This record gives sequence, structure tokens and C-alpha cells, in this order.
Amino acid sequence: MDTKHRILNEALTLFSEKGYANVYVSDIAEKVGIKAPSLYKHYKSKRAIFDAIIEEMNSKFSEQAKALSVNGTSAGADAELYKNMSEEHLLKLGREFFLFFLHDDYNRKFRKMLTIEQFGNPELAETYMNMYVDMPLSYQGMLLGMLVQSGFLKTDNVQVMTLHFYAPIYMLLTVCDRDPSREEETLKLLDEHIKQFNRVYGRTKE
Amino acid sequence: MDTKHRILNEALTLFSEKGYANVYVSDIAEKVGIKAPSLYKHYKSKRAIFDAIIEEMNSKFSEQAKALSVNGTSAGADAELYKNMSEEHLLKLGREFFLFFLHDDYNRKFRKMLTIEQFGNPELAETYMNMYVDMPLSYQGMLLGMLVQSGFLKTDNVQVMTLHFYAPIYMLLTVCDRDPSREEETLKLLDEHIKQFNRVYGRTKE
DNA sequence: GTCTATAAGAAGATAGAC
DNA sequence: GTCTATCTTCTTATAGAC
Repeated sequence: MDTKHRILNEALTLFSEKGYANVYVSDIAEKVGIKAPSLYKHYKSKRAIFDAIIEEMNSKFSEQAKALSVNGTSAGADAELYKNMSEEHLLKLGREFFLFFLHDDYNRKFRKMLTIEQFGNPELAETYMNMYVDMPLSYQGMLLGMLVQSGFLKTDNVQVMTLHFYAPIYMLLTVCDRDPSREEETLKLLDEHIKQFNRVYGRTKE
Repeated sequence: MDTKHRILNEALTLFSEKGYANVYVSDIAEKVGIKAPSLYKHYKSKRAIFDAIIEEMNSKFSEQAKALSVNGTSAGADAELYKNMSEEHLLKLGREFFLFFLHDDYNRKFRKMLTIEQFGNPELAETYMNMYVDMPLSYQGMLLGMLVQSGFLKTDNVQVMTLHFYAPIYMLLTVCDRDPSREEETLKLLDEHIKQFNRVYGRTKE
């Protein structure tokens, strides 16, 4: 990887651990294996590094959203996929979403950085909301909506049902971010959450 | 209020808005209406101010927890209160919890400060977890458990049912923290959440 | 307890050699 | 592109008068 990009990666790691203000340009340089002044040949200031991270994330985010919306548009075709949904599939849906966001290195670091920096920067707060609240709710709302139409789930209010599906996932994610040693306990609770969700919203009640 | 305590309050306000590292001793002094060096007659360092805030919060938190556990111990007596629970009561329970945490000035500022500083300080991460995850879950689990015993709610798993009740409240709280203009929209969703929760867990299904 | 003056040191950024 | 040396500014903290 070229130096310019390695600077971005090391900076993101440090920012996610200590926050922008607590990371010194010399810290970033050291991780990259150069001296601080050399870093200014690649970026004109510390803030420029931060901005580049945000910009990179925004483009990744747009790609992701675009990909999802493409799948969403072909919902008619995908609906087939959801006709024969089982509890196993629902568990998989929740668990995959949870583990991807939890373990994906880039996601994890970026989420932590956003968490730390959000209150000093309204744009970042909006980005956080999009990535971890509004977009998951809209995407999962679409999927769960299909499951309602295919008769696998039953509800009068898909929006609230989606909230009931996703909010526990979100909360358990924030727990693991803060204390990774609680991951095992949390995964068990996640499974029980989804099973109960299925019991409660599934068309066939026991 | 004496100067020593006013320093604590102004510091908390600033820390919650910009984070510890971005607040200068002179900023705090200015808010208090004195010069920076005078501040050192009250606290021996900037860090000491931060520590005093944490300590003050810890004692408030202990009091609160103690009060709740006292009520919890007298659960037998309180159970009467929950025998004639209605949907109105459940709505009130959720809304009051939500609005207290959202609007109480001290809580709001402290929560924001914890959010910003948690990743640099494992103790703060633990405090955050206690205040906004574990304690609410345990307290509300106790209340909802009573409602199950009194026959108002029905479930095989009180822990997961409590997660279903509280996780949406928690998530909507983080939304309002980040964007207060979404409060109205959020309160509506909160009410619908609780109504649907009642529909889904209430003993008498429609 | 509050002030002015100032020390001490940290951190971002630049200059110019290689 | 990387380095050493250095500048500048900002920030915490102290000294000592009132």
C-alpha cells in the first residue's frame, strides 16, 4: 500500500482509540514508520488527514447504499427468496448483520471514531445516524416487509416491528463496542431475542 | 452556589460539548467569571476537575441505585400497584423514563461526556454501560416481571421481553441526543412502540 | 481568592539539506 | 520523499502581589 493510504489507515486506528485531539501528528508518523515532517508531503495538515478519512468513508458508504438499493429495487424478484423463510434464516439475518458491523475492522474503527467525534461535528452525527440507525432500519424494514407479504411474519405496523427487530441488535452492538469481553453473553441474548421476535411476530403462534 | 461547585458545572457543560481535550482551563474559568490561575486555588489541575465530576456523578448514581433497589426490595408491597396496570400506565412508564433521561440537564450532559470520553477510559465505558444498559434493564426487568406475575403481560422470557421494551427506548434516546430536532418524530415512534409492545406481550390479544 | 506576569513544555507546521 | 533543526502558537501551571 502506498504511504498516503497507510497514513489514512494508521490515523483512523489511532483516532478510533483516542479521539482526534489526543492523537499527535508524530504518533501517526511513528506508526507509518516515518517522521512527522515527512507526513506533510502527503497531507497539508492534521485536519486534512481527518477530512480524507471522512471522504473515503463517505464514498464507501455511498457504494454500499447504492448496492443495497439496487437489490431493493429488484425486491419483486428477491421476494421469492423470502417465501420459504425459516427461523434459521431470520437468526442468520440478525447474526450476520450484527457480526459484520461488530468485527469488520474498518466499520468498527470508523464507528468508534464517529462516536467520539460526533458531538463536536454535526455532520458526523448525521453520518452516524445514517449508518447505524436510519439505513439499517430502512433496509431491514424492506426485508421484513417482504416477510410480512410472503406470510412469514404478521404485523399491523412494519416500522415498529422493524424497530423491535433492530433496536436490540443496535444496543447489543454498543455493549460489545464498549466491552468486547461481553461478546459471548451478548450473542446468546441476540439469538434469544430473534427467537422471541419470531415467536411474537411469526404468523403461526405456538 | 460556591465557586468550587460552579467550576464543576461549567466544566461538565463544556466537556459534554467539546470533549475534555478540546476544553481549555481558560474556557472553564471564563464561564465561571474568573481568570484561569484563580481556578487552581480550587482544583490542583485540569484532570482534578474531571475526576471531581466523575466522583460527584458516582455518588449521585449510587444514591439512585440504592433508592431503586429499596423500592425493588419492597416489590411485594409494590406489586399491588401493578395489578391494575393499563396500556396508559405502560406508556407512561416508557415515556417518563425516556423524557427524564433526555431532558434532565445533568443526565444529558453527563451522558454526552461519557459518550465522548469512554473509549479512552475503560472505567467510563463501564459507567456508561451501567447507567444506560445494565441498570435500566435490571430495573425495568423487575417492573415488567411484576406485570407478568400480575397477569398483565405474558412471556416465557422476561429478560428478552425487557430487552424488547427498553432497546427501542435506548436507540431513540441516542437519536435525540444526536439530533434534538428529531424529538417529536421520535416521541411518536416511542408511543407506537409501546402500544405494539403491549399488543404483542399483553395477555389479552386483540 | 483573585489578579498579572511568566515559566515550562507540548504540538502543529515549515525550511532547507539530502 | 525523508530527514534534522527550528519556529510559532497554544495550553497548563506556578510565582508572587493585592
